[in-house]
Amino acid sequence: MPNYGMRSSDPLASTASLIADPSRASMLVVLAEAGPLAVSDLAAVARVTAQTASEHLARLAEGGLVVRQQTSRFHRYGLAHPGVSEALVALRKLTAPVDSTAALAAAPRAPFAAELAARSCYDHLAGRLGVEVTDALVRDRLIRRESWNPGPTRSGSYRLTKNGIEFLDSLGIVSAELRSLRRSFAHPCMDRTERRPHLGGALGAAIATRLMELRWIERLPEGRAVRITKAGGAGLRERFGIDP
Amino acid sequence: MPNYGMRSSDPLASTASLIADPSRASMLVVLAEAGPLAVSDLAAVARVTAQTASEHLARLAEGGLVVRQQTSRFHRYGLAHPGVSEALVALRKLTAPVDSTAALAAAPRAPFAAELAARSCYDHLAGRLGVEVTDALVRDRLIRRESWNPGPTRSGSYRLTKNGIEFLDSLGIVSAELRSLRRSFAHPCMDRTERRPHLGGALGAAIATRLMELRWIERLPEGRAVRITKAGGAGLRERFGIDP
DNA sequence: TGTATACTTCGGCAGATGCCGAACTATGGA
DNA sequence: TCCATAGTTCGGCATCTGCCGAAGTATACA
Repeated sequence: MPNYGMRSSDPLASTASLIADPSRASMLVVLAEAGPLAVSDLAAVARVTAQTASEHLARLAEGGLVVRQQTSRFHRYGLAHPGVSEALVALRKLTAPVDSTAALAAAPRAPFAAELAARSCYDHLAGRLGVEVTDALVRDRLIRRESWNPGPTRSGSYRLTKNGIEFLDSLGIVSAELRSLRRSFAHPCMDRTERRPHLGGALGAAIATRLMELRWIERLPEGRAVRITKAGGAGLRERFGIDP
Repeated sequence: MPNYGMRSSDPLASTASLIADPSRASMLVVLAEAGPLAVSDLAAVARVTAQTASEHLARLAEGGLVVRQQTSRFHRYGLAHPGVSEALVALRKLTAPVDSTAALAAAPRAPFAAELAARSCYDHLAGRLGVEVTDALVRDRLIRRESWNPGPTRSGSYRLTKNGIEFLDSLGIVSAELRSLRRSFAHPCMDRTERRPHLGGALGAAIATRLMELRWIERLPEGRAVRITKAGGAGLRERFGIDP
Protein backbone atom coordinates (compact mmCIF):
# COMPACT_ATOMS: atom_id res chain seq x y z
CA MET A 1 0.00 0.00 0.00
CA PRO A 2 1.28 3.41 -0.78
CA ASN A 3 2.16 5.62 2.10
CA TYR A 4 0.97 9.03 1.02
CA GLY A 5 1.98 12.14 2.87
CA MET A 6 3.79 11.01 6.00
CA ARG A 7 1.28 8.70 7.62
CA SER A 8 2.04 7.27 11.00
CA SER A 9 2.75 3.62 10.36
CA ASP A 10 0.00 1.76 12.12
CA PRO A 11 1.22 -1.38 13.88
CA LEU A 12 -2.16 -3.03 13.48
CA ALA A 13 -2.21 -2.45 9.74
CA SER A 14 1.37 -3.51 9.23
CA THR A 15 0.78 -6.70 11.15
CA ALA A 16 -2.29 -7.44 9.10
CA SER A 17 -0.36 -6.75 5.92
CA LEU A 18 1.96 -9.59 6.81
CA ILE A 19 -0.98 -11.98 6.58
CA ALA A 20 -2.58 -10.15 3.68
CA ASP A 21 -0.46 -11.82 1.05
CA PRO A 22 -1.63 -15.23 -0.25
CA SER A 23 1.85 -16.69 -0.21
CA ARG A 24 2.57 -15.62 3.33
CA ALA A 25 -0.88 -16.64 4.49
CA SER A 26 -0.47 -20.15 3.13
CA MET A 27 2.93 -20.41 4.76
CA LEU A 28 1.55 -19.36 8.11
CA VAL A 29 -1.34 -21.79 7.86
CA VAL A 30 0.97 -24.65 7.06
CA LEU A 31 3.35 -23.70 9.84
CA ALA A 32 0.44 -23.66 12.26
CA GLU A 33 -0.58 -27.08 11.06
CA ALA A 34 2.67 -28.88 10.45
CA GLY A 35 5.20 -27.21 12.68
CA PRO A 36 8.57 -25.71 11.73
CA LEU A 37 9.61 -26.21 8.12
CA ALA A 38 12.48 -25.46 5.78
CA VAL A 39 12.38 -22.63 3.29
CA SER A 40 12.18 -24.91 0.29
CA ASP A 41 9.20 -26.73 1.71
CA LEU A 42 7.38 -23.51 2.37
CA ALA A 43 8.22 -22.34 -1.12
CA ALA A 44 6.57 -25.46 -2.50
CA VAL A 45 3.49 -24.90 -0.39
CA ALA A 46 3.12 -21.31 -1.50
CA ARG A 47 3.94 -22.24 -5.09
CA VAL A 48 6.70 -19.69 -5.40
CA THR A 49 10.43 -19.91 -5.90
CA ALA A 50 12.86 -20.19 -3.05
CA GLN A 51 13.98 -16.59 -3.44
CA THR A 52 10.49 -15.29 -3.03
CA ALA A 53 9.80 -17.56 -0.11
CA SER A 54 12.97 -16.41 1.53
CA GLU A 55 11.93 -12.81 1.25
CA HIS A 56 8.52 -13.55 2.65
CA LEU A 57 9.97 -15.40 5.59
CA ALA A 58 12.38 -12.59 6.28
CA ARG A 59 9.47 -10.20 6.45
CA LEU A 60 7.47 -12.49 8.68
CA ALA A 61 10.46 -12.89 10.94
CA GLU A 62 11.02 -9.17 11.11
CA GLY A 63 7.39 -8.76 12.03
CA GLY A 64 7.79 -11.25 14.81
CA LEU A 65 5.37 -13.82 13.43
CA VAL A 66 7.89 -16.52 12.73
CA VAL A 67 11.26 -17.38 14.16
CA ARG A 68 14.23 -18.92 12.47
CA GLN A 69 15.53 -22.01 14.15
CA GLN A 70 19.08 -22.92 13.33
CA THR A 71 19.63 -26.65 13.61
CA SER A 72 23.06 -27.65 12.43
CA ARG A 73 23.08 -26.84 8.77
CA PHE A 74 19.42 -26.55 8.04
CA HIS A 75 17.29 -23.61 8.93
CA ARG A 76 13.72 -24.03 9.86
CA TYR A 77 11.10 -21.40 10.26
CA GLY A 78 8.36 -21.86 12.81
CA LEU A 79 5.60 -19.77 14.30
CA ALA A 80 6.97 -17.45 16.92
CA HIS A 81 4.24 -18.01 19.49
CA PRO A 82 0.69 -19.37 19.82
CA GLY A 83 -0.76 -15.92 19.35
CA VAL A 84 -0.07 -16.22 15.65
CA SER A 85 -2.31 -19.20 15.11
CA GLU A 86 -4.91 -17.60 17.34
CA ALA A 87 -4.91 -14.59 15.09
CA LEU A 88 -5.24 -16.81 12.04
CA VAL A 89 -8.26 -18.48 13.59
CA ALA A 90 -9.80 -15.14 14.50
CA LEU A 91 -9.31 -13.86 10.98
CA ARG A 92 -10.68 -17.03 9.50
CA LYS A 93 -13.91 -16.54 11.36
CA LEU A 94 -14.41 -13.34 9.42
CA THR A 95 -14.30 -14.98 6.03
CA ALA A 96 -17.84 -16.34 6.13
CA PRO A 97 -20.80 -13.96 6.30
CA VAL A 98 -21.27 -15.33 9.83
CA ASP A 99 -24.82 -14.16 10.12
CA SER A 100 -25.27 -17.54 11.73
CA THR A 101 -29.05 -17.75 11.83
CA ALA A 102 -29.40 -16.58 8.26
CA ALA A 103 -26.60 -18.87 7.12
CA LEU A 104 -28.26 -21.84 8.76
CA ALA A 105 -31.60 -20.98 7.26
CA ALA A 106 -30.11 -20.56 3.82
CA ALA A 107 -28.01 -23.72 3.88
CA PRO A 108 -29.39 -26.47 1.64
CA ARG A 109 -30.22 -29.61 3.53
CA ALA A 110 -29.73 -32.06 0.71
CA PRO A 111 -26.13 -33.28 0.71
CA PHE A 112 -25.99 -34.01 4.37
CA ALA A 113 -24.39 -37.43 4.21
CA ALA A 114 -21.70 -36.11 1.94
CA GLU A 115 -20.98 -33.31 4.36
CA LEU A 116 -20.30 -35.72 7.14
CA ALA A 117 -18.23 -38.00 4.98
CA ALA A 118 -15.85 -35.29 3.95
CA ARG A 119 -14.40 -32.88 6.42
CA SER A 120 -11.31 -30.79 6.53
CA CYS A 121 -8.89 -30.94 9.41
CA TYR A 122 -7.88 -27.27 9.49
CA ASP A 123 -6.25 -27.31 6.11
CA HIS A 124 -6.15 -30.87 4.89
CA LEU A 125 -8.75 -33.49 4.25
CA ALA A 126 -10.14 -35.59 7.02
CA GLY A 127 -13.11 -37.84 7.47
CA ARG A 128 -13.85 -40.70 5.17
CA LEU A 129 -12.57 -38.84 2.13
CA GLY A 130 -9.28 -38.04 3.83
CA VAL A 131 -8.75 -41.63 4.84
CA GLU A 132 -9.73 -43.00 1.44
CA VAL A 133 -7.46 -40.65 -0.42
CA THR A 134 -4.61 -41.61 1.86
CA ASP A 135 -5.31 -45.30 1.47
CA ALA A 136 -5.43 -44.92 -2.28
CA LEU A 137 -2.10 -43.14 -2.39
CA VAL A 138 -0.49 -45.88 -0.29
CA ARG A 139 -2.16 -48.62 -2.29
CA ASP A 140 -0.88 -47.22 -5.56
CA ARG A 141 2.62 -46.75 -4.13
CA LEU A 142 2.47 -43.00 -4.54
CA ILE A 143 3.35 -42.40 -0.92
CA ARG A 144 5.02 -44.77 1.47
CA ARG A 145 4.85 -44.75 5.21
CA GLU A 146 8.16 -44.56 6.95
CA SER A 147 9.16 -44.80 10.56
CA TRP A 148 11.76 -42.26 9.76
CA ASN A 149 11.54 -40.11 12.80
CA PRO A 150 9.42 -42.08 15.22
CA GLY A 151 8.31 -40.46 18.41
CA PRO A 152 5.30 -39.85 20.55
CA THR A 153 4.04 -36.79 18.72
CA ARG A 154 4.64 -37.76 15.14
CA SER A 155 3.92 -41.43 14.89
CA GLY A 156 5.63 -41.57 11.52
CA SER A 157 6.00 -39.88 8.24
CA TYR A 158 4.98 -40.41 4.68
CA ARG A 159 7.48 -40.28 1.91
CA LEU A 160 6.48 -39.29 -1.58
CA THR A 161 7.66 -41.80 -4.18
CA LYS A 162 8.84 -40.98 -7.67
CA ASN A 163 5.55 -42.16 -9.08
CA GLY A 164 3.84 -40.02 -6.50
CA ILE A 165 5.64 -36.94 -7.72
CA GLU A 166 4.55 -37.62 -11.26
CA PHE A 167 1.01 -38.30 -10.17
CA LEU A 168 0.71 -35.10 -8.20
CA ASP A 169 2.36 -33.18 -10.96
CA SER A 170 -0.18 -34.52 -13.43
CA LEU A 171 -2.85 -33.35 -11.05
CA GLY A 172 -1.32 -29.89 -11.22
CA ILE A 173 -0.30 -29.87 -7.61
CA VAL A 174 3.14 -28.44 -7.60
CA SER A 175 5.91 -29.04 -10.09
CA ALA A 176 9.51 -30.03 -9.79
CA GLU A 177 9.77 -28.35 -6.42
CA LEU A 178 7.87 -31.25 -4.97
CA ARG A 179 11.22 -32.99 -4.80
CA SER A 180 11.82 -31.11 -1.60
CA LEU A 181 8.56 -32.34 -0.21
CA ARG A 182 9.69 -35.84 -0.91
CA ARG A 183 11.83 -36.11 2.09
CA SER A 184 9.90 -33.94 4.41
CA PHE A 185 6.67 -33.21 6.05
CA ALA A 186 3.85 -35.47 5.12
CA HIS A 187 2.75 -37.00 8.33
CA PRO A 188 -0.21 -39.15 9.29
CA CYS A 189 -2.94 -37.49 11.28
CA MET A 190 -5.27 -39.79 13.20
CA ASP A 191 -8.87 -39.34 12.18
CA ARG A 192 -11.27 -39.11 15.07
CA THR A 193 -14.29 -40.64 13.43
CA GLU A 194 -12.63 -43.12 11.12
CA ARG A 195 -10.01 -44.22 13.63
CA ARG A 196 -7.49 -44.48 10.88
CA PRO A 197 -4.77 -42.12 9.74
CA HIS A 198 -5.24 -39.60 6.99
CA LEU A 199 -2.66 -37.51 5.26
CA GLY A 200 -1.81 -34.35 7.12
CA GLY A 201 0.98 -31.89 6.89
CA ALA A 202 1.86 -29.71 4.01
CA LEU A 203 1.35 -32.42 1.43
CA GLY A 204 -2.14 -33.04 2.71
CA ALA A 205 -2.77 -29.34 2.62
CA ALA A 206 -1.51 -29.08 -0.94
CA ILE A 207 -3.83 -31.87 -2.04
CA ALA A 208 -6.80 -30.32 -0.30
CA THR A 209 -6.04 -26.95 -1.82
CA ARG A 210 -5.76 -28.38 -5.28
CA LEU A 211 -9.04 -30.30 -4.97
CA MET A 212 -10.65 -27.03 -3.95
CA GLU A 213 -9.15 -25.28 -6.94
CA LEU A 214 -10.41 -28.03 -9.21
CA ARG A 215 -13.85 -27.63 -7.62
CA TRP A 216 -13.85 -31.31 -6.79
CA ILE A 217 -14.67 -30.35 -3.26
CA GLU A 218 -16.20 -27.21 -1.83
CA ARG A 219 -15.92 -25.86 1.64
CA LEU A 220 -19.36 -25.34 3.12
CA PRO A 221 -20.05 -21.86 4.46
CA GLU A 222 -20.02 -23.04 8.00
CA GLY A 223 -17.89 -25.44 9.99
CA ARG A 224 -15.28 -27.78 8.63
CA ALA A 225 -17.45 -29.87 6.39
CA VAL A 226 -16.62 -30.06 2.72
CA ARG A 227 -18.88 -31.25 -0.02
CA ILE A 228 -17.80 -33.48 -2.89
CA THR A 229 -19.05 -31.97 -6.13
CA LYS A 230 -20.34 -33.90 -9.07
CA ALA A 231 -17.12 -33.33 -10.97
CA GLY A 232 -15.26 -34.31 -7.83
CA GLY A 233 -16.97 -37.67 -7.65
CA ALA A 234 -15.95 -38.46 -11.18
CA GLY A 235 -12.44 -37.12 -10.75
CA LEU A 236 -11.76 -38.95 -7.53
CA ARG A 237 -13.00 -42.15 -9.08
CA GLU A 238 -10.87 -41.78 -12.16
CA ARG A 239 -7.65 -40.36 -10.75
CA PHE A 240 -7.56 -41.77 -7.24
CA GLY A 241 -9.50 -44.97 -7.87
CA ILE A 242 -11.82 -44.44 -4.94
CA ASP A 243 -15.59 -44.39 -4.84
CA PRO A 244 -16.65 -41.53 -2.63
CA MET B 1 -0.84 -7.14 -3.88
CA PRO B 2 -0.31 -8.30 -7.41
CA ASN B 3 -2.01 -11.48 -8.37
CA TYR B 4 0.53 -13.18 -10.57
CA GLY B 5 -0.34 -16.20 -12.61
CA MET B 6 -3.78 -17.37 -11.60
CA ARG B 7 -3.49 -17.72 -7.85
CA SER B 8 -6.42 -19.08 -5.94
CA SER B 9 -7.69 -16.10 -4.01
CA ASP B 10 -7.09 -16.94 -0.40
CA PRO B 11 -9.95 -15.88 1.84
CA LEU B 12 -7.62 -15.56 4.79
CA ALA B 13 -5.29 -13.24 2.92
CA SER B 14 -8.06 -11.16 1.45
CA THR B 15 -9.65 -10.71 4.85
CA ALA B 16 -6.34 -9.65 6.30
CA SER B 17 -5.80 -7.23 3.45
CA LEU B 18 -8.93 -5.40 4.53
CA ILE B 19 -7.23 -4.61 7.82
CA ALA B 20 -3.82 -4.13 6.26
CA ASP B 21 -4.42 -0.55 5.24
CA PRO B 22 -3.76 2.16 7.85
CA SER B 23 -6.90 4.09 6.96
CA ARG B 24 -9.16 1.09 7.17
CA ALA B 25 -7.45 -0.16 10.30
CA SER B 26 -8.00 3.12 12.10
CA MET B 27 -11.63 3.14 11.02
CA LEU B 28 -12.17 -0.35 12.34
CA VAL B 29 -10.50 0.47 15.62
CA VAL B 30 -12.65 3.52 16.10
CA LEU B 31 -15.79 1.63 15.17
CA ALA B 32 -14.91 -1.02 17.71
CA GLU B 33 -14.39 1.65 20.30
CA ALA B 34 -17.05 4.22 19.57
CA GLY B 35 -19.83 2.36 17.81
CA PRO B 36 -21.45 3.12 14.45
CA LEU B 37 -20.35 6.35 12.80
CA ALA B 38 -21.00 8.43 9.73
CA VAL B 39 -18.68 8.44 6.75
CA SER B 40 -17.48 11.96 7.37
CA ASP B 41 -16.50 11.15 10.93
CA LEU B 42 -14.57 8.11 9.84
CA ALA B 43 -12.89 10.17 7.16
CA ALA B 44 -11.73 12.61 9.82
CA VAL B 45 -10.39 9.82 11.95
CA ALA B 46 -8.48 8.27 9.10
CA ARG B 47 -7.34 11.70 7.92
CA VAL B 48 -8.53 11.15 4.38
CA THR B 49 -11.18 12.79 2.24
CA ALA B 50 -14.76 11.63 2.20
CA GLN B 51 -14.36 10.02 -1.20
CA THR B 52 -11.53 7.87 -0.03
CA ALA B 53 -13.33 6.95 3.16
CA SER B 54 -16.37 6.00 1.17
CA GLU B 55 -14.36 3.65 -0.97
CA HIS B 56 -12.74 2.06 2.04
CA LEU B 57 -16.07 1.55 3.72
CA ALA B 58 -17.51 0.01 0.59
CA ARG B 59 -14.66 -2.48 0.58
CA LEU B 60 -15.08 -3.26 4.23
CA ALA B 61 -18.79 -3.75 3.74
CA GLU B 62 -18.23 -6.04 0.79
CA GLY B 63 -15.84 -8.05 2.90
CA GLY B 64 -18.47 -8.38 5.58
CA LEU B 65 -16.55 -6.50 8.26
CA VAL B 66 -18.89 -3.54 8.53
CA VAL B 67 -22.55 -3.01 7.81
CA ARG B 68 -24.30 0.06 6.61
CA GLN B 69 -27.15 1.21 8.77
CA GLN B 70 -29.66 3.47 7.14
CA THR B 71 -31.32 5.77 9.63
CA SER B 72 -33.56 8.30 7.94
CA ARG B 73 -31.23 10.44 5.94
CA PHE B 74 -27.91 9.65 7.50
CA HIS B 75 -25.95 6.52 6.92
CA ARG B 76 -23.85 5.00 9.59
CA TYR B 77 -21.33 2.28 9.31
CA GLY B 78 -20.82 -0.12 12.18
CA LEU B 79 -18.94 -3.33 12.79
CA ALA B 80 -20.82 -6.27 11.36
CA HIS B 81 -20.34 -8.58 14.34
CA PRO B 82 -18.20 -9.06 17.44
CA GLY B 83 -15.81 -11.31 15.59
CA VAL B 84 -14.31 -8.25 13.96
CA SER B 85 -13.17 -6.65 17.16
CA GLU B 86 -11.97 -10.03 18.37
CA ALA B 87 -9.81 -10.30 15.31
CA LEU B 88 -8.46 -6.80 15.91
CA VAL B 89 -7.50 -7.78 19.43
CA ALA B 90 -5.88 -10.98 18.24
CA LEU B 91 -3.88 -9.08 15.65
CA ARG B 92 -2.90 -6.45 18.13
CA LYS B 93 -1.33 -9.05 20.34
CA LEU B 94 1.06 -9.79 17.52
CA THR B 95 2.42 -6.29 17.28
CA ALA B 96 4.78 -6.69 20.20
CA PRO B 97 7.59 -9.21 20.06
CA VAL B 98 5.70 -11.04 22.82
CA ASP B 99 8.58 -13.25 23.80
CA SER B 100 7.33 -12.38 27.24
CA THR B 101 10.24 -13.53 29.35
CA ALA B 102 12.80 -11.99 27.04
CA ALA B 103 10.77 -8.80 26.67
CA LEU B 104 10.48 -8.44 30.41
CA ALA B 105 14.17 -9.03 30.89
CA ALA B 106 15.07 -6.55 28.18
CA ALA B 107 12.67 -3.82 29.30
CA PRO B 108 14.40 -0.90 30.95
CA ARG B 109 13.31 -0.41 34.52
CA ALA B 110 13.83 3.32 34.74
CA PRO B 111 10.66 5.10 33.62
CA PHE B 112 8.40 2.88 35.64
CA ALA B 113 6.32 5.54 37.31
CA ALA B 114 5.79 7.25 34.01
CA GLU B 115 4.64 3.99 32.52
CA LEU B 116 1.97 3.57 35.11
CA ALA B 117 0.88 7.15 34.91
CA ALA B 118 0.24 7.03 31.22
CA ARG B 119 -1.60 4.16 29.66
CA SER B 120 -3.64 3.74 26.59
CA CYS B 121 -7.16 2.39 26.71
CA TYR B 122 -7.21 0.45 23.46
CA ASP B 123 -6.72 3.47 21.27
CA HIS B 124 -7.03 6.54 23.41
CA LEU B 125 -5.23 7.82 26.43
CA ALA B 126 -6.05 6.56 29.87
CA GLY B 127 -4.41 6.67 33.26
CA ARG B 128 -3.35 9.88 34.89
CA LEU B 129 -2.35 11.44 31.60
CA GLY B 130 -5.71 10.66 30.03
CA VAL B 131 -7.58 12.17 32.92
CA GLU B 132 -5.39 15.23 33.09
CA VAL B 133 -5.67 15.93 29.40
CA THR B 134 -9.44 15.62 29.63
CA ASP B 135 -9.61 17.89 32.65
CA ALA B 136 -7.47 20.46 30.93
CA LEU B 137 -9.67 20.45 27.85
CA VAL B 138 -12.76 20.94 29.98
CA ARG B 139 -11.11 23.59 32.12
CA ASP B 140 -10.12 25.61 29.08
CA ARG B 141 -13.56 25.23 27.53
CA LEU B 142 -12.25 23.33 24.60
CA ILE B 143 -14.69 20.51 25.15
CA ARG B 144 -17.91 20.61 27.10
CA ARG B 145 -19.68 17.71 28.70
CA GLU B 146 -23.25 17.25 27.62
CA SER B 147 -25.97 14.96 28.82
CA TRP B 148 -26.95 14.73 25.24
CA ASN B 149 -27.79 11.09 25.00
CA PRO B 150 -27.84 9.81 28.55
CA GLY B 151 -28.17 6.13 29.18
CA PRO B 152 -26.66 3.29 31.10
CA THR B 153 -23.85 2.55 28.66
CA ARG B 154 -22.82 6.01 27.58
CA SER B 155 -23.05 8.22 30.59
CA GLY B 156 -22.78 11.30 28.45
CA SER B 157 -20.95 12.89 25.64
CA TYR B 158 -18.40 15.61 25.11
CA ARG B 159 -18.97 18.29 22.59
CA LEU B 160 -16.11 20.09 20.93
CA THR B 161 -16.38 23.85 21.20
CA LYS B 162 -15.33 26.34 18.58
CA ASN B 163 -12.22 27.16 20.57
CA GLY B 164 -11.59 23.47 20.83
CA ILE B 165 -11.64 23.09 17.08
CA GLU B 166 -9.08 25.83 16.71
CA PHE B 167 -6.93 24.39 19.43
CA LEU B 168 -6.87 20.93 17.94
CA ASP B 169 -6.30 22.38 14.52
CA SER B 170 -3.29 24.27 15.82
CA LEU B 171 -2.06 21.01 17.23
CA GLY B 172 -2.29 19.54 13.75
CA ILE B 173 -4.96 17.08 14.67
CA VAL B 174 -7.38 17.23 11.84
CA SER B 175 -8.45 20.31 9.93
CA ALA B 176 -11.79 21.68 8.96
CA GLU B 177 -13.27 18.20 8.93
CA LEU B 178 -13.23 18.29 12.69
CA ARG B 179 -16.45 20.20 12.39
CA SER B 180 -18.17 16.91 11.83
CA LEU B 181 -16.66 15.59 15.01
CA ARG B 182 -18.20 18.47 16.83
CA ARG B 183 -21.61 16.94 16.99
CA SER B 184 -20.59 13.36 17.39
CA PHE B 185 -18.62 10.85 19.23
CA ALA B 186 -16.46 12.05 22.02
CA HIS B 187 -17.60 10.23 25.07
CA PRO B 188 -16.23 9.89 28.56
CA CYS B 189 -14.62 6.60 29.48
CA MET B 190 -14.29 5.80 33.17
CA ASP B 191 -10.73 5.23 34.21
CA ARG B 192 -10.20 2.21 36.37
CA THR B 193 -7.30 3.44 38.39
CA GLU B 194 -8.05 7.13 38.53
CA ARG B 195 -11.78 6.65 39.10
CA ARG B 196 -12.48 9.62 36.91
CA PRO B 197 -13.49 9.92 33.32
CA HIS B 198 -11.07 10.38 30.50
CA LEU B 199 -11.75 11.22 26.92
CA GLY B 200 -12.61 8.21 24.81
CA GLY B 201 -14.14 7.78 21.43
CA ALA B 202 -12.80 8.94 18.16
CA LEU B 203 -11.71 12.30 19.45
CA GLY B 204 -9.68 10.69 22.19
CA ALA B 205 -8.18 8.37 19.63
CA ALA B 206 -7.30 11.27 17.37
CA ILE B 207 -5.53 13.05 20.21
CA ALA B 208 -3.63 9.95 21.22
CA THR B 209 -2.60 9.33 17.64
CA ARG B 210 -1.40 12.85 17.21
CA LEU B 211 0.62 12.79 20.42
CA MET B 212 2.26 9.62 19.14
CA GLU B 213 3.04 11.30 15.85
CA LEU B 214 4.53 14.24 17.66
CA ARG B 215 6.61 11.81 19.69
CA TRP B 216 5.25 13.34 22.83
CA ILE B 217 4.33 9.88 23.97
CA GLU B 218 5.64 6.51 22.90
CA ARG B 219 3.95 3.17 23.14
CA LEU B 220 6.10 0.75 25.07
CA PRO B 221 6.82 -2.51 23.29
CA GLU B 222 4.66 -4.47 25.65
CA GLY B 223 1.29 -3.92 27.20
CA ARG B 224 -0.72 -0.75 27.12
CA ALA B 225 1.69 1.54 28.87
CA VAL B 226 2.88 4.65 27.12
CA ARG B 227 5.85 6.75 28.05
CA ILE B 228 5.89 10.52 28.05
CA THR B 229 8.97 11.70 26.22
CA LYS B 230 11.05 14.69 27.16
CA ALA B 231 9.57 16.72 24.34
CA GLY B 232 6.17 15.49 25.43
CA GLY B 233 6.61 16.82 28.93
CA ALA B 234 7.40 20.27 27.60
CA GLY B 235 4.67 20.16 25.01
CA LEU B 236 1.97 19.01 27.37
CA ARG B 237 2.95 21.71 29.82
CA GLU B 238 2.90 24.41 27.20
CA ARG B 239 -0.07 23.50 25.11
CA PHE B 240 -2.34 21.70 27.55
CA GLY B 241 -1.27 23.45 30.71
CA ILE B 242 -0.75 20.26 32.62
CA ASP B 243 2.28 19.05 34.48
CA PRO B 244 2.74 15.40 33.75
C1' DT C 1 40.24 -28.28 -2.59
C1' DG C 2 36.22 -28.67 -5.37
C1' DT C 3 31.30 -29.68 -5.74
C1' DA C 4 26.56 -29.85 -4.35
C1' DT C 5 22.86 -28.07 -1.73
C1' DA C 6 20.21 -24.61 0.74
C1' DC C 7 19.48 -20.13 1.26
C1' DT C 8 19.90 -15.08 0.57
C1' DT C 9 20.55 -10.66 -1.94
C1' DC C 10 20.07 -7.70 -5.98
C1' DG C 11 17.79 -5.62 -9.99
C1' DG C 12 14.04 -4.85 -12.68
C1' DC C 13 9.39 -5.58 -14.25
C1' DA C 14 4.33 -5.62 -13.91
C1' DG C 15 0.23 -5.14 -11.75
C1' DA C 16 -2.48 -3.64 -7.82
C1' DT C 17 -4.13 0.05 -4.98
C1' DG C 18 -4.56 4.21 -2.09
C1' DC C 19 -5.10 8.97 -2.81
C1' DC C 20 -7.41 13.11 -4.44
C1' DG C 21 -10.01 16.54 -7.69
C1' DA C 22 -14.08 16.77 -10.07
C1' DA C 23 -18.48 15.48 -11.16
C1' DC C 24 -22.81 13.21 -9.97
C1' DT C 25 -26.86 11.62 -6.87
C1' DA C 26 -30.05 11.90 -3.12
C1' DT C 27 -32.33 13.99 0.62
C1' DG C 28 -34.22 17.65 3.50
C1' DG C 29 -35.12 22.42 4.32
C1' DA C 30 -35.46 27.71 3.03
C1' DT D 1 -38.13 25.52 -6.71
C1' DC D 2 -33.55 26.09 -5.39
C1' DC D 3 -29.88 25.32 -2.33
C1' DA D 4 -27.05 22.99 1.13
C1' DT D 5 -25.26 18.82 2.81
C1' DA D 6 -23.75 13.86 2.80
C1' DG D 7 -22.35 10.44 0.13
C1' DT D 8 -20.77 8.01 -4.08
C1' DT D 9 -18.47 7.29 -8.63
C1' DC D 10 -14.91 8.24 -12.06
C1' DG D 11 -10.26 9.19 -13.88
C1' DG D 12 -5.60 9.61 -13.36
C1' DC D 13 -1.40 9.71 -10.73
C1' DA D 14 2.12 7.96 -7.72
C1' DT D 15 3.83 4.45 -5.24
C1' DC D 16 4.28 0.04 -3.35
C1' DT D 17 5.25 -4.67 -3.54
C1' DG D 18 5.22 -9.46 -5.13
C1' DC D 19 7.48 -12.05 -8.56
C1' DC D 20 11.46 -14.08 -10.84
C1' DG D 21 16.38 -14.57 -13.09
C1' DA D 22 20.93 -14.11 -11.88
C1' DA D 23 24.48 -13.80 -8.82
C1' DG D 24 26.47 -14.24 -4.20
C1' DT D 25 27.13 -16.72 0.49
C1' DA D 26 27.64 -20.65 3.59
C1' DT D 27 28.02 -25.36 4.92
C1' DA D 28 28.81 -30.31 4.37
C1' DC D 29 30.81 -33.94 1.86
C1' DA D 30 33.88 -36.27 -1.58
